[in-house]
Amino acid sequence: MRLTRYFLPVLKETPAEAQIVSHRLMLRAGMIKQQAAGIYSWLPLGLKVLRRIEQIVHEEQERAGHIALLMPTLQPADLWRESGRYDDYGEEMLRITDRHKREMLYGPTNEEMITDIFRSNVESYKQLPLTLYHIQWKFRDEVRPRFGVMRGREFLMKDGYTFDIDKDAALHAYNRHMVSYLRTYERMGLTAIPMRADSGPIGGDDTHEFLVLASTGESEVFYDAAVTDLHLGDREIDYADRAGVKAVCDEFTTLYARTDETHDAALFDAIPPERRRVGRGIEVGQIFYFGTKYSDPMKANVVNDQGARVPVHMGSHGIGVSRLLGAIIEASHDERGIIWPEGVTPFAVGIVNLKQGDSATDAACEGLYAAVQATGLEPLYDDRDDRAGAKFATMDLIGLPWRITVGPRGLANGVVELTERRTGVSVEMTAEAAVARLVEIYALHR
RNA sequence: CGGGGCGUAGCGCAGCCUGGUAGCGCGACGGUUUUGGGUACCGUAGGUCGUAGGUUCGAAUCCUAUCGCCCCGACCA
Repeated sequence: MRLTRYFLPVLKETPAEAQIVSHRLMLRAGMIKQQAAGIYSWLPLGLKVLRRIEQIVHEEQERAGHIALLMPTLQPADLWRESGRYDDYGEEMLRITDRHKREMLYGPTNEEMITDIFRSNVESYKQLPLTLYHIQWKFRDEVRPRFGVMRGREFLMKDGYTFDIDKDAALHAYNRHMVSYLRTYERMGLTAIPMRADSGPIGGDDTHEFLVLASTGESEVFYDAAVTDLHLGDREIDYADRAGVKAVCDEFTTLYARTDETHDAALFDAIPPERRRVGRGIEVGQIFYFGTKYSDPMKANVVNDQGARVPVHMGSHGIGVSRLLGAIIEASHDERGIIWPEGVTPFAVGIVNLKQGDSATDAACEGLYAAVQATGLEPLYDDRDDRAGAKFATMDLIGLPWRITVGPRGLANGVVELTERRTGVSVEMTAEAAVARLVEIYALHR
């Protein structure tokens, strides 16, 4: 993409309403525009990152054997009356009446609807296990939306639902989700720690939240410092291997890590003092096993191998997709702007032309632009007729992890400059070498 | 929902107390200049001062109502 052809309304000054750094940077980088309290338009740069995150979520869900579908944002109230939640959910549910006076609602979650889909189509244990998920906009009429996309009223969420014949099988689905989520967050450059949590209005006994450590997080967290050293890395996971998957879960959940909801001071005090940590975290996902809480009242039964009709065991699993943008920025930025991890960056590399209009420099940039595109990576070429300082400031603000700087001074020696956003370290090399280096770097993030 | 604050140009703000027909910086646009970290200068465009009533000869300014937004708390992916 050429910057002169793009729509990137960056702001030099910080809008007054933004308090936390991710919100400020998303506004300044031209990623979002607020339309009402907790409701945002996604401008091109923001949408690109949102799509990157969605893509990673989809890939990891498919890898774990989960199947995508898409449910509507609007749902009939009657479905929610069956589970009893139409009354229980309260003011957070946005209720709508259509022209025929039918009661509808903008879905805050989809347990009822997925259970309806399941009971209409699945009759036998032989069709289990089954995991269906979608990535769809949700609406929760928060009393006090704030912090940009971190606590919006409209938000994009991946929610998945598991159907199993018994508790053992359902717990394997739970564990499978935990591992797939760990992989998902790692690909986004995040360390998200699974913490034992409270179930809230979804209901259920077994539940973990995934928290990204950040001082601006809304949850207080207590943990053993050693958990931050745990990483999946590139190890092979066989999602069908119950014992293997459980072993990974045990590895990540044995050390103490809890939110204030479930904090146990006695257990915390048992941690060696030098490893005790109290901090704040951003919740970016939660997994639940809730048994037959919905299948019972909604009569989602299957025939088991004894010929008996039994309610299916369910779980639900969510990732806050739009919130993740805020979480990633909170975890990865500096005083100049965002620093995107390679896994989610909107463009692979920024090309800065230091002397727009100079024929040799322009030609070198054009050649580089084409060469990067030919590798399948997407460059953002700053071809504006502007000062170097302005171009660097824009690149730093929007946070592309790599930048290639092209100017007459370097070209005289046959080199361009490859700069890493995170460290600021620049290395001079030929244009060909810079492209080759980028290919190498991004090969690690596929 | 309790408490607090704010709505004036695209963004950041001043003017309001003490009524007299709106201003600054940044940005945008046109030029000149400059060219390896937000350059400098000249010029141009852009605002029924959130909205509705009221008081007044006259309201951004005073009064009333209303809408919206932000912050703290309680609540929450």
